Amino acid sequence: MLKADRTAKILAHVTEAGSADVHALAELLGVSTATVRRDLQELHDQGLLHRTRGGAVTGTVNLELPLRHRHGKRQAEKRRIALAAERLVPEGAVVGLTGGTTTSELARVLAERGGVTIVTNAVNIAADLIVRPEIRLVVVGGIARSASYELVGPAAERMLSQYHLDVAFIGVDGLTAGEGCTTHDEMEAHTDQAFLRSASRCVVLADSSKVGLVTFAAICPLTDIHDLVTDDGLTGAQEKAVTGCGVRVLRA
Amino acid sequence: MLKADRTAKILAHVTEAGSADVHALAELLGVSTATVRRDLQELHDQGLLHRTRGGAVTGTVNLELPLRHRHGKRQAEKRRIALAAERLVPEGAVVGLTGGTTTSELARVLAERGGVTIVTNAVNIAADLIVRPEIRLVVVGGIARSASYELVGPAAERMLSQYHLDVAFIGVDGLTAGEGCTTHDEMEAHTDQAFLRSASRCVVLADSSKVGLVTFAAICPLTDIHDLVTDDGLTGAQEKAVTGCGVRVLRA
DNA sequence: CGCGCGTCGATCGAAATTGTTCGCTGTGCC
DNA sequence: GGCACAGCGAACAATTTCGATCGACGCGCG
Repeated sequence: MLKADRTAKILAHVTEAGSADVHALAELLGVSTATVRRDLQELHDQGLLHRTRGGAVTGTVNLELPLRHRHGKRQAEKRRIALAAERLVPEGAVVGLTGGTTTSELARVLAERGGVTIVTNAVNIAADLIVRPEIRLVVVGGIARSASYELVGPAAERMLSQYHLDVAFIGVDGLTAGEGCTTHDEMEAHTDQAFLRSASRCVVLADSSKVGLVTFAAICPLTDIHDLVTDDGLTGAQEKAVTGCGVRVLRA
Repeated sequence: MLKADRTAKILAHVTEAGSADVHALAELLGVSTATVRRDLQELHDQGLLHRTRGGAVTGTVNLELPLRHRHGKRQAEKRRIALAAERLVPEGAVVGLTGGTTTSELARVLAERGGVTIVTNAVNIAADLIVRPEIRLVVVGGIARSASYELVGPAAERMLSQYHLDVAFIGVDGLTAGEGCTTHDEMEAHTDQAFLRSASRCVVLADSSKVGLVTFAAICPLTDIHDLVTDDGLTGAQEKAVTGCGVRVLRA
């Protein structure tokens, strides 16, 4: 039996019955439980079903997006950056979050703390947070970009212009003293600008590998930024260049 | 038995009877009272029921279950309804989808077909579809409702008013000839209205258990609806009442 | 033939779940 | 108030399941 056939059968079985357990599937398909587990893992990663202990349930409402970049080795650093950034958020604040792995991590940290309002254009953050009634969540609409899980475009910017954010956290792909903050996509950059315009305080989240890089689309000059939260991989020269633009640097 | 199944059964039992005691649940499910207690604790933490000494009672009058507990035996019917509804969507159409399990199923069907633009206010649908670059996805922003995974409020309605939809699919909680379409939440109903206003064609998706029910908030009279897609569980009298309002009935 | 590649089954330690037992607390009854 | 008792939470042990790793097998290719 081909692997593709098997996974298709598993999926059919799960969606039909609403759930299935590992042993029954193994027997049904004539393979070992280890194989079933691997298949379920794979289907779960693709968001096609939801894995539970002992089996799986229908994935019709699976909110866990596989963030492809999430399992990178910088994960621990991003978490530390998020924990440092969280200290910039006062109780009851309205917080803006753009898309990105680091901002997603910050969203999780804030969700555990609770007591804030989060405004975001990132679908994965929205999916993460919507199950938490203890935080207020506002999602900025727009056209979906599958590459970054973000909602962008004029609608998003119009909607953002109607809100006031106490602090906006921006994830960037590149950051230099000369070119300022840059990202890979122009629409994204434009929507990020709308976040900055609506916010009293602008904070950039970027691990140290981004510093010194210039990517395609410009978001803003460094002088528009109040704080940069990063890890401790910055060289002295890099830090000096950034602080020279009036940006406060926070090391996680 | 999977844990997810067990908690779903507990919830079903409690909401059906209004209350339940630990021993009865333990016997019914074939597990120990300790396990039932732990499950009840968990459900209570999620605010899905109210724990009492000796058992549990329904948390609120108008209980609306989170979607993750609704994957039930009606799953197959929802899928059939979705497949029937898909035939109403011409190639290249702009399709509006509100929240709900049936509309989510339709979203999956449309995603596999591709070639359409989907406008939705449901976060779970957005999360499902954003990984599919072959369809255009527009998410309507707004305030997040964790009970239904929908984005609602004035921002959502303003944004919808700027779009034109070829066909809008609405998921409802109740449908009668007298009261029209109804749902559990007023904000949701209001946002649903915005979908209807923007659409050339209005289609309601509802399995037959919804027909004849009236819930809290009115969406629209039946005369505003062009089609109803449902399963084959409708009585003749029910169908006649619906068609009498000028609604075409499609059975999956 | 040898080799790399992907897949499968088996094994083992780690983690989660469950049932049991134990005090402790709340409730009803005298 | 005191008592009996059911229900509760916590701790513990037994079982199940998971994840990672290893070796085996089939297959294509040079």
